[in-house]
Amino acid sequence: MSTPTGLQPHPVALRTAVADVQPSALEQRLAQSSLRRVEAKEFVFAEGDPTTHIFQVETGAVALYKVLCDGRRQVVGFAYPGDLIGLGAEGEHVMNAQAIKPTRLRCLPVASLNQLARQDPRLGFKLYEAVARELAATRDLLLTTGQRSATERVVSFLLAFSRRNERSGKDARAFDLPMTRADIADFLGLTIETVSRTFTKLRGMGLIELPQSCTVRIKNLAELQALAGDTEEA
Amino acid sequence: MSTPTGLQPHPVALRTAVADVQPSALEQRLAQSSLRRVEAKEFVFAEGDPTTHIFQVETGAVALYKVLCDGRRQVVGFAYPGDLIGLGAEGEHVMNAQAIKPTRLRCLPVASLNQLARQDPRLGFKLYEAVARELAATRDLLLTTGQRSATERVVSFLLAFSRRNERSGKDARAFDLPMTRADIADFLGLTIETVSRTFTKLRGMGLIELPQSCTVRIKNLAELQALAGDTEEA
DNA sequence: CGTCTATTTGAGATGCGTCAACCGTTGTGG
DNA sequence: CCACAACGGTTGACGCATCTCAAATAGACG
Repeated sequence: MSTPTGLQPHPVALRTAVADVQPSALEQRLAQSSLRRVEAKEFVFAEGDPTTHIFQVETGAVALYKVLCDGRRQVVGFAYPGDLIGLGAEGEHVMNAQAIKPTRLRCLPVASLNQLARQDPRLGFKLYEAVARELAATRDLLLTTGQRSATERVVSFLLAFSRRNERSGKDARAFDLPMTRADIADFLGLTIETVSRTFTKLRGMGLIELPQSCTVRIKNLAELQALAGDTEEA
Repeated sequence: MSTPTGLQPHPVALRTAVADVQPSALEQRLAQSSLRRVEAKEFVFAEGDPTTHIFQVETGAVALYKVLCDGRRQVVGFAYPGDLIGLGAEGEHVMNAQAIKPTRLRCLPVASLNQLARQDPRLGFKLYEAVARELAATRDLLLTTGQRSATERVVSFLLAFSRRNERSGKDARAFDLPMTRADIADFLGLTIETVSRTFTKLRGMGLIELPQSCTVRIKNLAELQALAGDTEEA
């Protein structure tokens, strides 16, 4: 959402606006909600599950994806600490949410959430904003998968991750990717091999380093940004 | 949204639930709002425009798209009668909305809408649902552009249009596409030529007829559905 | 140490993009 | 009324970016 650019893999960042003084009903509800731990590869929920809860990621990371009947998979987003998942599903979940590392989640019963939303207009508006942010992120990803080349997609992905890291007060230049090459491939609409080759190519160009396969160091940010075809619009 | 399938090109269908008795604040507001007419190719709004209004399509059709600095374009959705456009943009519009045929629009000042949303919890919740629907549609499109072949994309597109037509009480088997091949191509992440060739191929297979380039007759629905790779999930 | 999974790398195939020509329709002006 | 330009659509030939298939390597774990 923030930048007019690239892909924003965080489905819902429900940070309260800085102007917020008193805790909202949602935050109160979150604070007293129950906690759940899931291991890597464990499902938070699956397509078709009744939508009894929505969740906020406390620690860890979750992949959100849809699958076609023949097994092809599209990852539509990754959820990181602070992000809400499961919003906007009426009755049944319409996708799968699978932890990609050990994860702690706050659980919110949707029934009580709906009830609260009916009473507190601020909460309804907050939900609206949260989903609107997620929509903006999904559209950016759509632009990426629909129009960009393999290199541009991978670079956009790395830059988006870097920005997210920076926003949450961490290092924009060095980070560990929690997801596998397969997750990245299914997110960007590429194959594992193409993602791997692209990483190798970027390393060969001296733009990044890969101390381990999941660790990325950005060596030349400016040139990466140039490669992203990043700046939308004229 | 409705079907768990294919792509749903309508950004926001703000139909009230059947259970709704009294007109909501939003509907009242819509009824008394001002009307605007735009010609084909005219902009409803452009990226960067201040978000002073959101719009509901009364008649006609609108293409919603983002463009990269080098001109590549991604159509993220088409808006048809009943659909709301411009939701979820804080301050400035983040995409372009361009009429693809002569169109009538209801205009809603966002200021008064936000004000209403603060008072009426039902309105906030309605906005939330509207954006959630749009999000679901965008995710389906993402699945299509990210994972499906050219033929599957075009067939998904035709089937989605057919379903929409049927839902609005029109013919599911024969319809006129309001958009150009270029619009379809930029929507599906293909080129004009590939879209055209795919139409020709489907005609050659006897699955559709094309009396004019913009008129489609579905001859063999079952086989088209089989071609779509349509049914998501196992 | 051996197994299993993730990743990398290579070689070859192909689906779609690119470039270019052509066609049909529409609108315009001489 | 016709010539012509402009535009959208179709078709063909060719190239290439990415996919597919396959094998080697590297970690992770028991």
